[in-house]
Parts: sequence; structure tokens; C-alpha cells
Amino acid sequence: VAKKAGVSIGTVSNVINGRPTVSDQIRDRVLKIIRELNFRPQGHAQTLRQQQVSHKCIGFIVRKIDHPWSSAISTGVKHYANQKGYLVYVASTESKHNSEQEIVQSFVSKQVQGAIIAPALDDTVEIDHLFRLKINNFPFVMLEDVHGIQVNVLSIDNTEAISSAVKYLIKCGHTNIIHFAGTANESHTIERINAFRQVFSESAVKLRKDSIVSCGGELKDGYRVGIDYFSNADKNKFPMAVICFNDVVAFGLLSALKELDINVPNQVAVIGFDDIEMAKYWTPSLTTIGTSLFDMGEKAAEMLINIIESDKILPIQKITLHADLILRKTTCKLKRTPGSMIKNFHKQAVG
Amino acid sequence: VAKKAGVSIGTVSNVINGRPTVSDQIRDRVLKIIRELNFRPQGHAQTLRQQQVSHKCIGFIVRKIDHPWSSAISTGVKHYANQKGYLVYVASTESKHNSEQEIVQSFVSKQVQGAIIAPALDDTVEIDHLFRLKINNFPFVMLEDVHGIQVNVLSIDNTEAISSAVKYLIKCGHTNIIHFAGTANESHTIERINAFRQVFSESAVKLRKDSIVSCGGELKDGYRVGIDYFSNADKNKFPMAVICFNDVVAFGLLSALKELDINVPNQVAVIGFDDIEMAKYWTPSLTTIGTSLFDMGEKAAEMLINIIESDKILPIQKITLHADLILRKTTCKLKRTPGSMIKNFHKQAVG
DNA sequence: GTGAAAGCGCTAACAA
DNA sequence: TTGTTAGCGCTTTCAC
Repeated sequence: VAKKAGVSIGTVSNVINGRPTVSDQIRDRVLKIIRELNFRPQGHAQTLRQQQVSHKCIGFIVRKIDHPWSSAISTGVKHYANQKGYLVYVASTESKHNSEQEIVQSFVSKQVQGAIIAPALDDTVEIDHLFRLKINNFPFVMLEDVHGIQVNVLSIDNTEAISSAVKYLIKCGHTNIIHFAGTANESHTIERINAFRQVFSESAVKLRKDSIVSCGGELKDGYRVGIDYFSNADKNKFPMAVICFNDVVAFGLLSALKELDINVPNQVAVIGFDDIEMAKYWTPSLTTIGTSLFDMGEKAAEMLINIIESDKILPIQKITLHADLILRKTTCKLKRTPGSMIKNFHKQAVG
Repeated sequence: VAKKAGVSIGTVSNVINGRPTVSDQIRDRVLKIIRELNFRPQGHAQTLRQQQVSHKCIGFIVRKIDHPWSSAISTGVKHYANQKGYLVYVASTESKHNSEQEIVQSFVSKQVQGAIIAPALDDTVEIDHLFRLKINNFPFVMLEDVHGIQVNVLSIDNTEAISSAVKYLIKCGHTNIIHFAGTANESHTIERINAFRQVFSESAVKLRKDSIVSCGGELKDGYRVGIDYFSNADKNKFPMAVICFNDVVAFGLLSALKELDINVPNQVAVIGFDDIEMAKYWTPSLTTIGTSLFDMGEKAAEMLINIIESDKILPIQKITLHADLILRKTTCKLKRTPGSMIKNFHKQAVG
């Protein structure tokens, strides 16, 4: 290392670690050489030698870091982890599978002690890296179930959630209910679509072929698809109801409906998913389906840290959280029969 | 390690790394022992030995991970970093200073190669850890200037930003302009308050004593303070204008004003700060001050990675970005003189 | 106040 | 196929 450049070797170590047993003269010289060589000590070797329990920390792998869903869960994870003395690193895969593998691998090599993973699933599910983790007894908790391997899972009951939303809409008098679905390939998207289909198969209300609209999971998707769908929409179909893949899609849709002068909730009812903080503050405040994301984060962190701190191997846990329908202002009971509504609202829209 | 438990030692290594030169019988036995002992290999030692350039990665230290400002910048950071083959870890300090120190230290020990830091500043600014970084030639870029040390900085021109907003409001005919200020101790908060004061000192319009309202930086702060302030507000003071610390505070305020049936922008004009994505989609869409946060993230990552990849020490860089006023629907030119407005709007509010 | 040497846990190359 | 050994870059102990 920098020893050749100036003097000895243990001395350099003493300088770097600010030990007082070094003469000012030598210290200055060493410091100068270090700067000249742009020398950066290797943390790995330091911690290895020091046997320091380095800083305890866990990782959280999300699909999109700028999505409120991720952020809200992060906050819960962090809260619990910090209590237990762990730092949290958040890394985003952008739903790319090889990105997930890289991150996982880097966590292992960096001695991150465990991970919470919102998996980036696509069609060709590769889970080699998860097997590798298991071999290394690397603790991790998934936020979605993964087929083909026994893992710890904390997830949400999408089927029940969608079902309660659809049933509520039907009770309100809606017959024309559609779903703005999320990004293809994501397991939440698929589960929610399936749940949507299933509820209809068990109910008197019919599901139309075009009831499931492929949309995406972001604000701009909701807006774009909202404009596309409703600017050409047959007003005779009103009142309608849209269950959105998540809250931000719902926000985008609400923005589009506002622009098209379509009344919410009377002409079109909107339901979101996740209950992010802003849902309550939006105008009109958003009816949505959700469980406390903060609690979910805390729970995931708790599961993970239990595994980390146990010296025995714990049995696999699979926990499913229930989501509640939270009624706000983007839905309401329809006052009249759909038939009479049509003219009424049409008139209103024109006048 | 696990050698004593079963057989030899290099063999265990071979098993863990899935090398094919191991008999099934031994592999199974070793695997079983590993599981029994809950043995987790040390990534540090592995990478040290392998001299693998481990995965290149950088860290991003934010104050609040669930704040859209952080998320938006993260996205830019990640985009640029990934292009260059770096992973990004995001860690949040919750504005706690010792948390920042811990994270920085853990980055160093984990061989994260550089960091972008949104500093958690409080009154007693401690920057020992930053000095330590400099000694180690650890590359970092700050998103706010720090006194007492020469560091690389990418920041935003708060003074110019606030100034342009105030001037615009005055041009619109506003005379009663207030500021919902952010969290105390944060340098953005202080800079914006100072800028606010300064503009008035240079203008004909007077600043009242109570024009700066301590609020906070979150959605619920904007809502709470909005309700407090305007439910008791003297309607004679209308029209007013509020420059908020950031966009989410503005959202909270808009929600409060809606609840209080106060018209935006005619009775109260609102300006945000940051121009986060939702600002455009909110109803009414939010007038705000901002620079592209995505670009800012990219720029910060670019600065950082340049430093990392240079074998020489680069000169300190300080870059200030300009923020533009983005006019949307929460502000407008006032049509009449303030005097005549009062009765007019009062009537409207009652009717 | 400074230098030499041992050894952290692991992998890779080689010997058995 | 398995066991043995050197050595990654650093810190630390102990002579000097």
C-alpha cells in the first residue's frame, strides 16, 4: 500500500485511525502521500481483522423506490429495525429480475444481515439466487409468495380485498364495474385480476369482456388510460365504477375525469388500492382498499430480525394480512336505478 | 468453522460455492451440518480473498425516505448510476445526526464506494464524520452546503426561487403573502425564510411579523396548520397568498382550504416547492417552484461517479441549480383591487 | 515513536 | 475426490 511511498506500514494504519502515537511530522507526510495516491482503505479488510460486529443492518429490495407503497413500507421497516439497532438500506430493482439478483448478491458480499424482498417477478421466474440464499442461511422475507421454493412470506390477501370492493360496489347499485389493472407480470396484478374475475363468477352481475383494462401502476398511466377510456366512453354506460390497481393510478384517473368534466362519484365511482397517506387528502378523498403499510413494514422487519437473531433455524412462516375497504368520497350509494340515472346524468353533463 | 462438525475445510468451501468436485454423499452431510449450525459465511472474507471488484455501488443518504423529494432524486441517481454499472443503496436518517454518522460509517466499512448526502443538519453541526471521509478519500457529494469544511456540493438556489415566487405574487396584485416554513434546523427551511424576508426588504410591500408560519415539511403539517390558520382567519385579509415549504405541505393546505370552503386561487393563492410529479395532477393543479429532481439526481450521481473513477483527487466542485416558477391553477392574476375583492369574496363565501 | 509479524475467514492452487 | 497451505489488506501486539 502507501508504505512504500513514505515510511513504514503499521504507522500508516495508526495515522488513518487517528491514533495519538504518531509524531506530527510523520503524520503529515503520510497524510500527504495518502492524498497523492488517492488511497482508499478497504473496509472489508478492516472489519474482517477487527472482528467488529460491523454495523448491524438489513436490506429492503423494492420494485420502484419512488412509489408511495415502497416508501410507506420502508418507513415501517426502518422504525422497527432502528429500535433493534439495525440500519436499513433500500435498493430498487425497477422490476428487473437480474437487478434483483445483483442486489441480493451484493448484500451477501457486503455482510448485510438479512433482506426483505418485494420480488421482481416476471414470466420466467428465476429463483436460483433465492436458493443460494437458503444454502447460506441468509435470512430473508418475501412480500409476495414465490412458487417453487419454501420461503418466509408476508403478503396481503388480494383476493379478499378485491372481492370486498366489488361486493360493495354491487351493493351500491353498480352494474358496470371495470378494473384498471397494473403492470403485466407482476404477481399483484395477476392476483387482483383473477380475484376480480372470480367475484363476478360468483355473483349475479355479469363481467364483460372489456372490463379489465390494462393500465400500469403509475400516476401517469392512470391519467393516460383514464383520458383514453373515458373521452370516448359511451355516456349511456354511466354510472360506472373503476377499481384501480393502486392509489396513484386512481389519482391519475381522478385527474383525467376532472378534466373531462365527469362527476365523481355519481357518474364514475373510483376505488384505489393501498391507502397511501395522500388518499385521505386528495379532493375528493379516495375510497380505497388497504392495510396499514407502516404496520406491514414493521411486521416484515420483525419477522426478519427474529430470523437473524435466532441461532436455530426457524420454521418457515407464511403470514397473510387482511385489507379493509376504506370508504371516502369517490364512491357512494346510487340513489336511483341505473336506468333513470342515465338520462339524468347525461342531461347534467350537457347542461 | 463447520469443518470440525463433519469433515475437512476446503471441501466445505466447495460445497458452498456449488463446485461440482464434491461427492453427493459428502455434500449432503456438509449441507446438513451447515444448516444445523445455522452457519452464515462471511461475505467480507469472501470478497477480500477473491479480490473481486465486488459489486460497484454508491449510497444515497436522505432525510426522509418517504418524502417525494427523496424518491424523485433517488430515481435520477439510480438511473445514472445503473448506466455506469453501480447499484444504489438508499438510507434514511430521519434528520437525526448520529444516524447520519452511523450510516456513513457503515458505508465505509461495507465498501460502498461513494455517497450522496442530504445532510441532517441541526444546530450543533457535527462534521467529524465528514472529516473522516476526507481523510479516507471517500468520495461524497452533499446536496446542501455545509459550513466548516470544503466539500462537493450540488444544491438549489433557494433565494432566487423564493424571490421569483414572491415577485410573481406581488405582480399578481397580492399584498398579503405568508410563508409556511419547514422543519426548524433544516438548512432549506432557514434559507427559504431568509430569502422570504430579504425579498420584502427590497420591495414596496411590507412584511408583517406573523408572515412566517412555522409549519413542518409533511402533508399532515400542511393540513393541520392550514386548518388552524384559516379557520380563524380574518376574511378581511383576503385575498392572501401562501408560499409553502414544499409541495406536500401545499397539498395539505389545499385539502384544508377545500374543507373550509375557501376558494383557491381567488381567496387564497398557494405556491408549492419542488414540483413533484403529483403537483401537475392535483386538483387544482399546483403552482410551484422547482427544478427537475430527476435531473438533479442524475447530476449528483455524475459528480460522484466522476470522483470515484478518477485516480487523481479532483478539485472541489460547488454547483447551484436554478429553480423555475411553474404556473398552474393555484395562483392567478387578481382582477380587482384588494379593497373591492374583500366584499366580493365574502359574499361569495356566504352565498 | 516506529517496524515486524501474526492472523481475521475465506478461496484457490496444488498435493495427496 | 479430498485435505493442506498460502495469502487477500488490514489491525494489533510486541520488540526495538
